[in-house]
Amino acid sequence: MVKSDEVIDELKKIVKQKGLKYTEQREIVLNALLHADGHLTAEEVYNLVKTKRPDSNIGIATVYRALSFLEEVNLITSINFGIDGKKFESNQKDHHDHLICTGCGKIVEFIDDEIEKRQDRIAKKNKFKVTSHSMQLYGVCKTCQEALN
Amino acid sequence: MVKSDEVIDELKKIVKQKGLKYTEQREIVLNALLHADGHLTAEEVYNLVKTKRPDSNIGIATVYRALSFLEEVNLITSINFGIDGKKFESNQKDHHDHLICTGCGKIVEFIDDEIEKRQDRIAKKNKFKVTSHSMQLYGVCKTCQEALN
DNA sequence: GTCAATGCAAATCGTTTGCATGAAC
DNA sequence: GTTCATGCAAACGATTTGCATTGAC
Repeated sequence: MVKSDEVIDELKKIVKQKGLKYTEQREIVLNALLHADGHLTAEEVYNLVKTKRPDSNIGIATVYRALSFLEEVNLITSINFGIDGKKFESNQKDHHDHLICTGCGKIVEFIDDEIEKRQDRIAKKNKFKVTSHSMQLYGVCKTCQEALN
Repeated sequence: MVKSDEVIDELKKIVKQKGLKYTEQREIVLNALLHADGHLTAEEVYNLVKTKRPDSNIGIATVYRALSFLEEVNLITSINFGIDGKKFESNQKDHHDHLICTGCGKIVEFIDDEIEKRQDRIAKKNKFKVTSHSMQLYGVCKTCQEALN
């Protein structure tokens, strides 16, 4: 069984446990994020779904509702990049931060254990119980630097 | 001369140098951020100005235009907190990051040199020329933790 | 059959723009 | 007097909501 199927099963379980209904639309939206392996805006998810499943006739409002729901139950995460507005990604991957090119919008993911450790220490020092964090480095990637010459 | 006056002078200088006009409105907006010593949304700046200077009759569009301008000339900075949308703060203070309480919205500022250094290293490794970064830790502050009991 | 979820269109929110007027230089 | 900045209202894009209908259980 591939990993994305496991996530779908997880969704089924959550929905059942909450006494809600399992719908094709929620599955489609989650699936889109699982396979896009990128960071998508609500609109991008909507368009992707429209092309991949032209028969499904899903509405933009449903996409928004599904995204909120999936974030609420922790299957996906949203990040507010300064550019392009709010984006979503599946929680399948491990936690990571982002390097964002302000030229072409390219996003590089990275993780640094030392930074993570220091973040925890800072939170502890301030008596915060940290739930999440978000870190973005903005800059110009190599390709865009060269293009500027 | 207090520090906020120096910033106002800086604004005058920039405006003159660019051949633009020095207006009361731009000064009022900058002043609001200088004295608020917090992080304000455009709307909050607008309301603050409205109450502090009921005679000034400033429009919300002007507030937005002033904020963009001030950010462009580096007198203020905007940050996209996941909560409450885009907020602005004056650049008088040194660079810092934010600890945000998701309970009460309290914001604690902090700076960690080691994290800054590692960020630079990560950027270099990925051949990015970093222009700025933004880092937020979300959590629950001590007061809110206690209130939950 | 019941109740939650959907699709659609209208409403709302934050932000931007066009344009005639007013203020800085 | 020229040009930029303003105020207002209209426009805009992203997101949310109300409501009648559909579909999961």
